[in-house]
Amino acid sequence: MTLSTITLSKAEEDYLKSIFRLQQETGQVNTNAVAQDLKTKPASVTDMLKKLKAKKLLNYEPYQEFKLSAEGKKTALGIVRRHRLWEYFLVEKLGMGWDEVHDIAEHLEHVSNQRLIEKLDAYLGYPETDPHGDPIPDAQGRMKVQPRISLDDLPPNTGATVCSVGNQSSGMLEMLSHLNIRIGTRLEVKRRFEFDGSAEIKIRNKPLFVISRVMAQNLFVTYDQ
Amino acid sequence: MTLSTITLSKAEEDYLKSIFRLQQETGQVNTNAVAQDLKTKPASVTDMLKKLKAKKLLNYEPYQEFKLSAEGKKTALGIVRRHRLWEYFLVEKLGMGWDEVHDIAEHLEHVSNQRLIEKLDAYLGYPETDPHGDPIPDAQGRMKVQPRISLDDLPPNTGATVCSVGNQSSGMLEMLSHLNIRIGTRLEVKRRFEFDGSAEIKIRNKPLFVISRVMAQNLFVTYDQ
DNA sequence: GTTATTTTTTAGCTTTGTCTAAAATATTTT
DNA sequence: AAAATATTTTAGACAAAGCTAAAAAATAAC
Repeated sequence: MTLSTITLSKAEEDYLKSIFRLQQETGQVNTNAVAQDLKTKPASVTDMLKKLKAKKLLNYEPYQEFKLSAEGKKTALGIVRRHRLWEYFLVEKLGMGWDEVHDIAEHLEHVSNQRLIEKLDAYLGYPETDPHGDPIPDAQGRMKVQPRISLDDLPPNTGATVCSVGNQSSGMLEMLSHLNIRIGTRLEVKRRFEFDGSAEIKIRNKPLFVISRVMAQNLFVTYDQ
Repeated sequence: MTLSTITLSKAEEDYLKSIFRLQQETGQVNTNAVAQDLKTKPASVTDMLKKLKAKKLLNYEPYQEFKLSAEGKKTALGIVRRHRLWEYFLVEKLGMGWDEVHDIAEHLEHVSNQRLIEKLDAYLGYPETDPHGDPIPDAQGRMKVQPRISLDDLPPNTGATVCSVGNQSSGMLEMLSHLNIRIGTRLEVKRRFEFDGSAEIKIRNKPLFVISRVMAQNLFVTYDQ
């Protein structure tokens, strides 16, 4: 077990986090994807890839796709943990809105004091997911990955529970609150319209209503039971 | 009223804070003092002085002592405000110790989101002082400066209340807690020993006890009434 | 009122992280 | 399989913030 706790710069942490997220979707990651994600240039990414490789956080060979080493993944999970704990704090304790907490957490996540994060976690009551429904890794870097599916892919007449939202903009927040949908809401798709992919949704004790395909694509659910 | 909200680097903020603190003691500040305070070299300080002058945060002319401009002072007070609010949070909400919160707040203070700080302030109940008894500037940058005196300078048999502590080390914390002294404790000096400057202290309903001169120099009080 | 000492600044170099432009390598197309 | 296209890397520059060593200015000492 490597408790080396080497200090990483903000930039290094941002790259780790980006690569981690991208590789969760696609297994392997390439230079361009990272550059796009971090709004920087491929040349800058290459430089950083070499640094991360030198620090044994990344498995990388020139001109090939890459992924984090075990050590790098663990470090990235630590950053994700800090980010999501702070988001939880900002929403649940300070009463801030979904749309504004991400950018702030983006800064707070780089304050990496072990004791602080443990105390914060305890103070928050060891939450399992952040306000958007994304799982919070525990102190050992273990993260529950519940199998989730986009509402756009949910078969009709199948009970499901909203577990997370993809788009975290204020527009999305506003709309969800208007529709009375939040993390944990149980619903099912009653029918789907060929024309534009809209879905008709049923929530218990509520009248039927329709949401757009874009909306459905950004709502993730788990099957009930 | 300048609401320009130019973004400052961590380094710039650290310099502002240092100069602010130093000038509170001596009115004007010189290059060496800042270098010593920030554990850096005078040449580096000179570079930064020029940057701060260019940003109109500092009144500075080569080879002369300097001080913050009105704008610079206001900015510095904002940083102090953030630092002390976070310290309050860490101690009062997360239950951390005096000795460990300063370094953490040193990082958190650089997360400068207006809304965040207002929400945090409200959440904490608009505290007036941090855990060490130092006043917290309000949102307008106003800071109460109560006239305080070192316990070493307090005349004997004069009622006084502990309002802040100079040294914030864990040793100091441990000792204060052992002696049952905290911010707000009322006491008086019964006598002072010529030999080593020790002072004999009386707290109501407690037996007399002696503290060292070093201790007394790091305890600040306000006169009662 | 020179000389000596201290303080401050300048000049030039280093590191981190970014960029642009050009070269090298991969991949696709035909 | 050769040409065209896309991706990635290298090379060289730049800005921020630091450093060392040397020069300049201010202060102190005689």
